[in-house]
Amino acid sequence: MDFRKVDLNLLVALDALLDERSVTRAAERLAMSQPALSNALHRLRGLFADPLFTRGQRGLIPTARALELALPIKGLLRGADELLQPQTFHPAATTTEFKIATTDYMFVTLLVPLIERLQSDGPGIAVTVRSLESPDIPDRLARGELDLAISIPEFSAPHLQSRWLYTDRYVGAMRRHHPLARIRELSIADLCGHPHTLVAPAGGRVSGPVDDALARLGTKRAIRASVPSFLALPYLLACTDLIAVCPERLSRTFGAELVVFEIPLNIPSFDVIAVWHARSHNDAAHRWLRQALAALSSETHKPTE
DNA sequence: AATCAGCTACCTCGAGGTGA
DNA sequence: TCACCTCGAGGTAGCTGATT
Repeated sequence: MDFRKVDLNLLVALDALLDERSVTRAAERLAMSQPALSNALHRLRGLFADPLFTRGQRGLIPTARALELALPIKGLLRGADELLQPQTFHPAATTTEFKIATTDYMFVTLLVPLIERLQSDGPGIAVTVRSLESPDIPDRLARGELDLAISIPEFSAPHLQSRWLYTDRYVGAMRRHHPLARIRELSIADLCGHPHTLVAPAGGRVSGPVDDALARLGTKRAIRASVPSFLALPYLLACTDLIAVCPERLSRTFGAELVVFEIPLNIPSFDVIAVWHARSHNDAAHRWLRQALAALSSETHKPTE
């Protein structure tokens, strides 16, 4: 079939002619002139190699071939209409996979609630989580190997789209029976007088914003354990007298074995953002995912500043 | 209802120019 | 060399008005 010869508007014209059985009325319905629709009928006759209609006393009489075409054409036009409607996404009726790169901390604060939500709202949707430490995340977003990255603004690039999700700040955490646990307001001396644990990426520097703030005050802390994952903190803190400074939102997931406290340091808060490539900016499924993450962020997080 | 003439608007295609 | 843009020629569709 040579589809170059097929004009969808011709099928619309045939549909109207079959309904109206009159060139004049069909032309009015299609907001065309009567000669133009007559011309369209001429082309339809060529396309289907059939007269399609013969003239009767009151309008047109369809041929057997025209009657045979009536139902298939209605179905075809309904399908074309659905195809041209704005794209929508129904999570409950969709089977798909979202590939998201993030850190273990943001996995706990955002993706665990997302996956929990999907159990009821999108049972056919799978989430595959990748490490954010891979160096080619922007390229993988561009190639479609990743749908989204959840990170801090410094990670974003000019050619990527981004959306703010929430702002977090640093707090301290220690076990309930820690020697400092009964002190209401810790001093710098209290903080530096006890050993710490720190989350640092493999191969990265073994210090963080806490150490930078302490250095500005002319002091420092003793780091006794450096671990590569925030997920290790609750286990480590529960069985040692180590202190950890971590994002407040993460600290809310700690159990009753740990206590969370204000730190006597002025450390800037930080933003968490979603990052994606322009190729998926208008995709309905991607839009739904970004909206869901933003909603989860605002539902469970109150900005502290 | 169908067809024709004359007109306009739009689209496709190929040629040619330009810049990285 | 390639991608992209502009321009003109030719084809097609739809219009009005007149006619069969």
